[in-house]
Amino acid sequence: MPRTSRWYHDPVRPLDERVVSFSGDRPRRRCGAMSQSRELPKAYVPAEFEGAIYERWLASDVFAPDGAGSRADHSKPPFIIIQPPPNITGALHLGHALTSTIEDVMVRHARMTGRPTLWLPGLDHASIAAQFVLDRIIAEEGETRESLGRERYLERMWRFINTTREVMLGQQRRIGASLDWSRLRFTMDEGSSRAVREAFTRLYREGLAYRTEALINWCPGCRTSVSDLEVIATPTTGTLWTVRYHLLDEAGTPDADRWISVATTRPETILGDTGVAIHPDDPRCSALAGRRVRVPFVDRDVPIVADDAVDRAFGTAAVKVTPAHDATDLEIGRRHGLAAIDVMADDGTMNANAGPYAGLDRFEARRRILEDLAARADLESERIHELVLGRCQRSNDVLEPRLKTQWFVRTGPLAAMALEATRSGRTEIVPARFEKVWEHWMTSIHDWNVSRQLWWGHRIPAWYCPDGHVTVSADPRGPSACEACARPSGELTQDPDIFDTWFSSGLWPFSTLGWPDDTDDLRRYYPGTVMETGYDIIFFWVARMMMLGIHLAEDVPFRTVYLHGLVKDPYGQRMSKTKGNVVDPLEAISESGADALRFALIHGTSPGNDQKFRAERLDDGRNFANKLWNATRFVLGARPPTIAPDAPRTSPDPARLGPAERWIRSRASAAVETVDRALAELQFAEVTRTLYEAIWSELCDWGLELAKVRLADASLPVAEREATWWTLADALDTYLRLLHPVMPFVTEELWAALPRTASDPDLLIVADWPPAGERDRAVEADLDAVIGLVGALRNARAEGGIEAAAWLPVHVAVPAGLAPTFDTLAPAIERLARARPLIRHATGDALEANAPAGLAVVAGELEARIVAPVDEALPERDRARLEKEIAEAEVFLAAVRARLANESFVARAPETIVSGARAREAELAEAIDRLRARLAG
RNA sequence: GGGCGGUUAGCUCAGUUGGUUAGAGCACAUGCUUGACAUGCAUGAGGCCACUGGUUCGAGUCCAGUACCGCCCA
Repeated sequence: MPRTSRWYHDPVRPLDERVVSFSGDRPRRRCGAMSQSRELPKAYVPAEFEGAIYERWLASDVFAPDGAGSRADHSKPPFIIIQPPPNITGALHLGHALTSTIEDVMVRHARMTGRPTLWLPGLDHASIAAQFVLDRIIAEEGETRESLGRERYLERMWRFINTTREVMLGQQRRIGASLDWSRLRFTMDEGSSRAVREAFTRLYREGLAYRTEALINWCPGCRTSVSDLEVIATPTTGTLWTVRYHLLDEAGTPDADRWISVATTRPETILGDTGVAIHPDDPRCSALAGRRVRVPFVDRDVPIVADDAVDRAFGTAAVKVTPAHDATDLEIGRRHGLAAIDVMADDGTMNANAGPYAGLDRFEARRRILEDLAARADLESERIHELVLGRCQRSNDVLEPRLKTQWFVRTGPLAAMALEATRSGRTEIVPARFEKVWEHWMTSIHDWNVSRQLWWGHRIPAWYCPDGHVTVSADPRGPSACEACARPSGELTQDPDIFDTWFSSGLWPFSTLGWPDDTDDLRRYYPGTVMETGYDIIFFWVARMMMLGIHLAEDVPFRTVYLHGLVKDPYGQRMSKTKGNVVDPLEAISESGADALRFALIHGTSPGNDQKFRAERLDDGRNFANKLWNATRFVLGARPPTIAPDAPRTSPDPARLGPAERWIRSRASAAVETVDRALAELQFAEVTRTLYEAIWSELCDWGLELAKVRLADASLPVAEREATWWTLADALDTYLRLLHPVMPFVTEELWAALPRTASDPDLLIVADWPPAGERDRAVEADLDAVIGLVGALRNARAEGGIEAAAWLPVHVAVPAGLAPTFDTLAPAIERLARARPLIRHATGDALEANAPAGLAVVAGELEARIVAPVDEALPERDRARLEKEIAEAEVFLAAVRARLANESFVARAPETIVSGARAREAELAEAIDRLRARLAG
């Protein structure tokens, strides 16, 4: 396997400089994976370690499925994502950051499960976009494409992309993308070029690529044709002019008094008119069809034809026919044998066919023609007219439909195969609703114009001999002779055009793996597993890859198409440089850390839906990382001295676990289950939600707090304290593994500080994904009760206005079933509820009889009383709180009773629901009784 | 014109196959330098689930329609 990146075509930079290295922050200290006892700094400062972590991953060669540090199990199915290559001249924006992060989450998860995992990075040459950028740059140097010439222009382009490339790659490293840099590809690599030549040659031989004269979308600004997809339909308020075409008499002289009026929005195309059409059902038809009219200014005599393509509701119900500049007109022209006359030059000026207007810009020509028509009284009227203009996606110029001889790919058979693949489920689109969009597009697709009159890209491998024969050859040296007439290569000229960028993109899933050669990589890693991209480019990327992949590589290019939404600004606007509302990912990383950015992006994403992104979201991620950081710091600091700092991690002895420990373990198992399911369903936000809740609200808020007491309790056997500590270390270990795909840096850094087992690797990135452990429902229920009790006690204190620091005696009535748990956790409950002493009673009556007056507390089955100091305000506040609680409970009780009073409900609802309602009724009634009793007492 | 999505707390969003009292983060209020964390802790307030009708014992959830917002295609 070659382990260097391939930039064979790069004439400027020698290969040895192309080694990938992290260009972000230099490590300030060694990453501490080896020193388990070292202390973590108090605060989470991601800039301190993110760079060093990435360097370690690189140095350990863990990104590649066959890297030295890979722990892939090659008996498992591989997981493959071929990165949709970003434009090499662009800067990465939040959309790219989202793409990279989502893909990295999938890839890191797959890698941890032991699957051979390939995430192949690439960059796209983006011909038209790159030329657009470079043209502006050289313009500032006083140069143009033409002044430089093709050769020097391309050299300039290579120099230019050598700078932008590093920026692009560096940004992906900063965000933590675990791409296999050893397989980095560029669409202008020799490998890709060869694939393009080979693919085109095959398509040509099979009749799926053909050259013909057809109407194409011409951009005068970019001076190239563009595909239908690059046409932006732009609703515009324009003008509809009505123009008189004078009828010719028998002698062939225009009659000054007899004319036919036609409506047009593009008067400059008058010069290319070769006919006038009316509908066959038009009453004028019998009188006019077959007559001839004179086209103004060019003095061309053209026929009036009857054609049912004419829209009788539009304008004057008669249309001028300009076959070279309009799709409908071309069809009419073909039906009636009308000539097609191109009146425009490539730069948007009028050509020699435009007669007196030759050389003028198209819009200037329009203005002059209107003036001249008015002057000769042939401009009958003008009115405001709403129309849809096709504009160039790149330059925003108004596009001109023009007749050109160009290369096309026949999409019909290819689209049919692509459709079959999604219909049969060989490729699944997520979310499924995009299948409709896909179907619609694939069924209404036109042949694909692949010729571009640009320089930066793959030259079309077609040669023409002086007799006009075409020879297509995949040989980089070109054909040796004309295929038809055997003229030697010296007499052949190559097509000057290049391919649409998306042609090489369409081959990307397999050209990157060595196609057309039968390479190991191609056999192993085709088809890919997931294609992950924004829904806005489903047609550009997904469609082309599917069509070409199925046909040329003989299988779908990927099993799943995952489409994410757009990252928009806080007002729901698309981010764009001109609007000035972009969030720069690198700035975000510098301020909050790559993990915070990743967390924010993942937290806000759901399949196919846009997200509004505001910078404050980054705080959530950073705070969460800080929480995790400090939780780890606590655990490290709380290690019982009987456990050696470098002791290998062991699972705690189950016999030594208390309810809190069993609860922590059970909740960690629950998290594994949920995260597994979320990842399987590609619900990435669910992963962050689950872990945020599990780590913050469960482990930190309760698990660590409960454990603190036990760890500090010198009266307990050492083995129990050790078991508690190992429970925490174990849980943290699990959570770090689960969180690693989303927040790889901080988890890697923290994991390095925690104890590992003998079979664990040095790096979390290649550690095993945690298996889901056992759930303990009984202990989860018990802890819910305890947590509920502490919450109720705290609430009563706060509402009762008790000083926060005060320790007060608390009496609790605990049902027998819960008593053992309660007793074990009593020291922790004391601390968390500031209850001292904490006295347990067997029943509510015992509590009633023995506890002094105070604040009454009811928490589910548990009943308690806080013995508060006598204060005149206290009883009143307590009474208000109890009354409020009673009122709330009564609302719920009434609702439950109403439901149970409904005979249909009892008869028809499932038994579990009905019995649940009955239990609920009893519970509420009892709680209200207790509360009432407290109120009375 | 056709298609798709959205509408749930002030803001950003969750809400599994319909089933107890609709949740979270941020923001807000009150109180806390409690030996991991003030990038924090505790407690609280805040909701006609856009609207109308239907199906059902039961609808934020399913169906039909309406309104508004957004996107795609022509």
